[in-house]
Amino acid sequence: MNYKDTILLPRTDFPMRARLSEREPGLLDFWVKNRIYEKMIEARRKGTAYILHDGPPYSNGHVHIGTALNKVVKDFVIKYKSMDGFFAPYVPGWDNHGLPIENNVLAEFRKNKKEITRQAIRKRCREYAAKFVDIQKQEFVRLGVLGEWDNPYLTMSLKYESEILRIFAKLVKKGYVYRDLRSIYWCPTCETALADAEIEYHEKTSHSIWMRFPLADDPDGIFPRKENSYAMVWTTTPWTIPANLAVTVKPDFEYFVIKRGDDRYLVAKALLDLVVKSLEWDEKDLKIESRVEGKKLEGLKFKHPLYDRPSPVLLGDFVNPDQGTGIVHTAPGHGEDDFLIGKRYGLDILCPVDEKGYFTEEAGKRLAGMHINKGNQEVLAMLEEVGALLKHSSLEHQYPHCWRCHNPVIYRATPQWFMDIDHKGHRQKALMALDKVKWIPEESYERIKAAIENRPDWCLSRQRYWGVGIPAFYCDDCGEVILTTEIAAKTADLVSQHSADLWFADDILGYFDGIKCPKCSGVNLRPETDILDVWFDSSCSSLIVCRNWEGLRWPVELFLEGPDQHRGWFNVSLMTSLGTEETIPYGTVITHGWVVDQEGKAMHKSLGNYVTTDEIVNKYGADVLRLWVAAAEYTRDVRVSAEILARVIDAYRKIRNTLRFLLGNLADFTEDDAVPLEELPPRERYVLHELNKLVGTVREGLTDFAFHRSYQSIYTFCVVVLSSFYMDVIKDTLYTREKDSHIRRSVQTVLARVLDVLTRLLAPFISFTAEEAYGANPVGENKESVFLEDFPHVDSKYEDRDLAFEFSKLFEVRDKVLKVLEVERREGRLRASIDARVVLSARESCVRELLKKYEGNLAEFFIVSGVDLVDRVEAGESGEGSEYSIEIEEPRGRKCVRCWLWSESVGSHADHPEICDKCYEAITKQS
RNA sequence: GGGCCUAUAGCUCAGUUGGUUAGAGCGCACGCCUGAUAAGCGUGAGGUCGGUAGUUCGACUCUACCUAGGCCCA
Repeated sequence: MNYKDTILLPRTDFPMRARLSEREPGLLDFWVKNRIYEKMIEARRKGTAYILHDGPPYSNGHVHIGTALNKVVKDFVIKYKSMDGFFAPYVPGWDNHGLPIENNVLAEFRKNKKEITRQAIRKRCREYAAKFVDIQKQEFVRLGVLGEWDNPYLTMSLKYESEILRIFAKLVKKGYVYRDLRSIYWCPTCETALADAEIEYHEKTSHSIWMRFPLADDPDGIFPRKENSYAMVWTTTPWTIPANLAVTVKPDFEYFVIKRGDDRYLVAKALLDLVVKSLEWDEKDLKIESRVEGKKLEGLKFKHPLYDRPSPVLLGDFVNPDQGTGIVHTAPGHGEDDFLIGKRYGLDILCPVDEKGYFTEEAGKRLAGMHINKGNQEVLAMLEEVGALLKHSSLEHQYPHCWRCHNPVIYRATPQWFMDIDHKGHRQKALMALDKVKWIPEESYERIKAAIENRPDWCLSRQRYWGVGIPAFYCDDCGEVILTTEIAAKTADLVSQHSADLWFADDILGYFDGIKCPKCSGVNLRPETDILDVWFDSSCSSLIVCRNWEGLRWPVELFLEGPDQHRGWFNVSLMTSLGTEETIPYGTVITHGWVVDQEGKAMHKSLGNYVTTDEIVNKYGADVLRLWVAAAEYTRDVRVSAEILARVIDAYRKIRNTLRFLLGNLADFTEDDAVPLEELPPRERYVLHELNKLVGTVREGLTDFAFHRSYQSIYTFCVVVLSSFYMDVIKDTLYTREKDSHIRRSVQTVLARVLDVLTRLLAPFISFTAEEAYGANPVGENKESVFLEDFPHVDSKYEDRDLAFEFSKLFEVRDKVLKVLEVERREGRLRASIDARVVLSARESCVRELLKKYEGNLAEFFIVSGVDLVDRVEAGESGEGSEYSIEIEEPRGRKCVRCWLWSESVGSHADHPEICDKCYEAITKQS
């Protein structure tokens, strides 16, 4: 007889090899066709609401791995919360307006030599944004992220655009919005003002020039005489010299008048050494004639080196003690500090540079019409000609650049719209609000605090095409600027019908019937062409989306984004929400880290350390990417590399095979076969105890949003409790025992529960695989999807600490036995452990009693063919010897050809002389 | 340059209020099994806890500085 045919081997359609990239799309279809997201949410409609508001990614380009990480973590939250009974709808969104899209569209227009008009550009931007919304949507869906993909929010939708204006109107009404000349970052390439958030710092080589400003007026007689007396001034931006209106000294610095030949120079004491070194002067040629405190220099006047106008001395604390001369060239039109101090002293805000970076007539005939880059050289030549240039070299330093075109930016004074951050104590209110929010990780609090403490007034205007127009008018008759709540509200109404494009229509005034200038009653009004900063768009998202989408509400439970959002979305959302509603938009804010390479370095295309989402998903599958996210401590920077992914894939295979083993061994099991908990043997109850403990650990991790702790514990459970112990030890029972025997059904009862719980625990993480396993589960009645199941709960009925303690002791013995078996194997006396008999004794009496108690189960526990408990350790008791005596002997009886275990019963059955009692019973009952 | 943060075996992570020889799993090496088989099991080797100095009877844990990296700001 071929006994092999009577062995009950695992049977399942759940394949060992996942081929995820081929399998996952089928599961996606299943989720979409059967509206699993909707059903998942609907099933918990009566549950406590838990709203995660999605921060909108920018609708340009493909999904970056950092964005993938962001969406996957969000998906963990949504799925876990939903399965745990919360009403947690997820409405994804996109940020559509803004410079990157506009720049790409402009490039397209230029390439095709198409006429650039506001309306044409906007139309194309709209199409462009829509296209990438679709692309990214598919990419997000492909990751297994469930959400309202058919009903997302788009900042360019008519509804959204009009709501932006309503919120803006509210800020206007509350007095937050003002218009002022302001020295701000300006990108001459993109021809726009830039917000702080649009600046990035790179190394740049700049000029480093030392020059002298002649003395003009010296009321206090600081210099002994007027002739050949100068202020020593240093700068890195020669092109700003034409805009110079003053020099600034630090009031608490000490200044020297030094003499060199016939010339006298004013210079700060602290920087004298640097000056001497930089100018390669010989100290022997220098004489310090007098010293004076900085604050006494006020009233002193120098002369502009190029033009016939004064450059008075101002007092300012921003003077750098490490660089320059302690006397700072001050051009109010070209620097923030310069602008502020100029305002304080009532200076003009001179800005002789136009929006493209060319000098205007104000810079004088020689420079007018010249680009500032060329102007740098020209100014140097001019300084040289008048003998004002002392030294010219270059300097490597961090310099602000445009985040889009990556060119250096300049400071330029232009009229802009602002939100007054200190209006009615707004900043203080914001800082106080931070205490009411739960920040994860905690350091996040410090970051946002610093960001809000230091943020300047919010520059809301942009001189661009693609965005929501600022609903203001200018009176061409009297120059009045007209911005009212009524106009803004009326514009919002119009935009909700026609889109924000309407504002830029030629006949826009026609929509404002009979509008007149409130000051001069003139009717020659001109609409503002500036658009709102796109950060303003996204700052409104929680207000707009959560108050308008069915099922959502505002404020929300959770925001979850990358660390750059401390100065970005977390920040601006708070500004807008607090400004309009006096309410904090979020209850908890989670910040995840940046995705970096194996060395922890930022990924750059040029470094070749770039890993794309696409690559991971297509090569290994979305579940591998999800598992990578699950394994990471994502509040820190998250590393990704080929090796890291290889480890993740290993882990995935292990989990998958564990599921497969469980599924395969439940093929002949039904709920009716289940054995009640009280009847289960100790080993089975122990595994259920461990499983129950696992549920608790996983839940703890999820409660803290520490998904990696949840995942690591699930994985370790699969490896330690299941694969290397339980599943290994029960194989004989599963395969060779009589199908319906109590012990086999007991084991299957445990396997069924393990599979059920494991599948649900895994569902938020490896959703595809969990769903697949759930569908392949042969036991009981399945729901349509694992996401309609509850997340497992801890159940004290499974808890048995005494039993767990006993098993921890038994495992100690097991480890010792396995070591001895390994020695036998090394020595060549043994190959398979089932061909061994263990002769065992323990020194401690309590262990001896424990072994006695489990005597009948030990052979199976060690996977050997017999265990004899003996009293042999007395001899060792006196010495330092081990706690156990373990010897390996040949098993008694003969090897059963069916189960391969040795037994003295082999040969006792005449009709089946080669098999043991157990197998005899199995085949006679089974057939 | 400033703020906040990170640094534990090749990898991903644990290390409770400072307290004995720093843990887990994976990977790796070696071996076993061939009835989970492009699977499974076992044994073993891997760490000056980024570095230096200090506080302490005692430091992975506290302090300072340094190095590398990240985000932000100038």
